[in-house]
Amino acid sequence: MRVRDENKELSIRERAVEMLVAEGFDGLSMQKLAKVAGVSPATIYIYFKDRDDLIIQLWVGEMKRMMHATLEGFDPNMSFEEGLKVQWLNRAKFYIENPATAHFMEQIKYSPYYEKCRGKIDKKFLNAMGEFVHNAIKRKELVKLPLEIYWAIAFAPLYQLVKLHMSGRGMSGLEKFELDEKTMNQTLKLVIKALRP
Amino acid sequence: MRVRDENKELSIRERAVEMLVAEGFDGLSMQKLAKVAGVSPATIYIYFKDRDDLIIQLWVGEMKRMMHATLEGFDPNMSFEEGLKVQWLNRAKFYIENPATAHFMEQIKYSPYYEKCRGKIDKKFLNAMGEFVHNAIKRKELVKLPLEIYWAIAFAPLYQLVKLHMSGRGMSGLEKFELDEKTMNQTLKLVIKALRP
DNA sequence: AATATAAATGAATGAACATTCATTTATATT
DNA sequence: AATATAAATGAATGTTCATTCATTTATATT
Repeated sequence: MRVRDENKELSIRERAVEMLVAEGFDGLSMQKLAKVAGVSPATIYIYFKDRDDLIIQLWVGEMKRMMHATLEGFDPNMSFEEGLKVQWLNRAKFYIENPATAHFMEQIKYSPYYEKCRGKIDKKFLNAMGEFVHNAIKRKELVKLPLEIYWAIAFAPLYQLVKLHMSGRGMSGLEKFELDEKTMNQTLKLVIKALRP
Repeated sequence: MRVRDENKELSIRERAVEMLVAEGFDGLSMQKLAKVAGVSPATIYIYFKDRDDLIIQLWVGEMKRMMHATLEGFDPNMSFEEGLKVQWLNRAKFYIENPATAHFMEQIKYSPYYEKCRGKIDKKFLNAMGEFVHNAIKRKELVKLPLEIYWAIAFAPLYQLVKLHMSGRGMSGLEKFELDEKTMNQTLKLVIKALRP
């Protein structure tokens, strides 16, 4: 039997993310995608059931990449300050090196597709996170609070800065803005200050 | 001459936001919108130039509403703690009372439409914000930092909590989550702790 | 009451859409 | 070398899309 050309699926996935970021959900058409990916429209349906499935599988793949990157060198038993720093820097690095992926994942979050994606978040990741927070509270390195508040304070500011970094402009939309190491460390310090007992 | 029926434009706007939130950008069609708004497709083109213009004008209108709500009772000369609290609570209240608007505004932020919207943010609003931060730093009530970091720490966590509140579920996607007054005050306290010198 | 004007319409138009299908092609197995 | 099998395709299908247009309707002005 003829064998699958794995470059084809990869090409479809990469171009689809690019197209979604550049043109939005209403700009992603199967025929245009086929053309830029260098395949026949029908070929897309060999790898994905339909347009919805394509978008969801895209998210699953990119999410896996991001979690892998985030947990590099991380251990739930690390001290709070160390563990938070590792995750912060990993995540920031990944987002900055993969701006299209970063944008795509945020795009999905506020779309009706998210309901179909959220159930597929790797439980291992959530467990590692829960354990880390639990440990830190037990050791009195972290003020006692619900996982949601922890998450909101610890990572939401990072997303916000990455968003500004990607747009390349600051608050007023006029000056330039770049998320450099200094800005990152300055923010991380404030976040740790907020969360330490 | 015949006179415009202002209920028609309002109905179009309201239904369009609802439809965008429920079905996403690729779910908003002019013909479906006309049907649920109770007008002819051609009528939409009396009030809006085309589909793009409709979406942008929608954002302009909702943004105006949100800024008005956010600045209620606010004065740039307030003490930092007081001013931040007023804005936090106003914004949280508005988002919770207008979940569709809140969702729509985030949806736009990660879409190609945002580039066409961002230039239309009211300068008065940005100026009031800049002045408030400037005053607070001068009075030594706020640690000295760029407007971007201030914004990221001060408001990004709120957005994150509102997002969870709107989805009705917590981090793991299983338990319920509600952004109640206690949660809000607890978070606001931590934010102020991070930002005070 | 007559007129002028812009609002409002339903039907029509052509383009773009997602998806399918009959056919061809490449390769792993025999 | 022959066969079986799934990958890959281009063209075709029927649907839905944004937008326009000729016509009708309501009202402010005369």
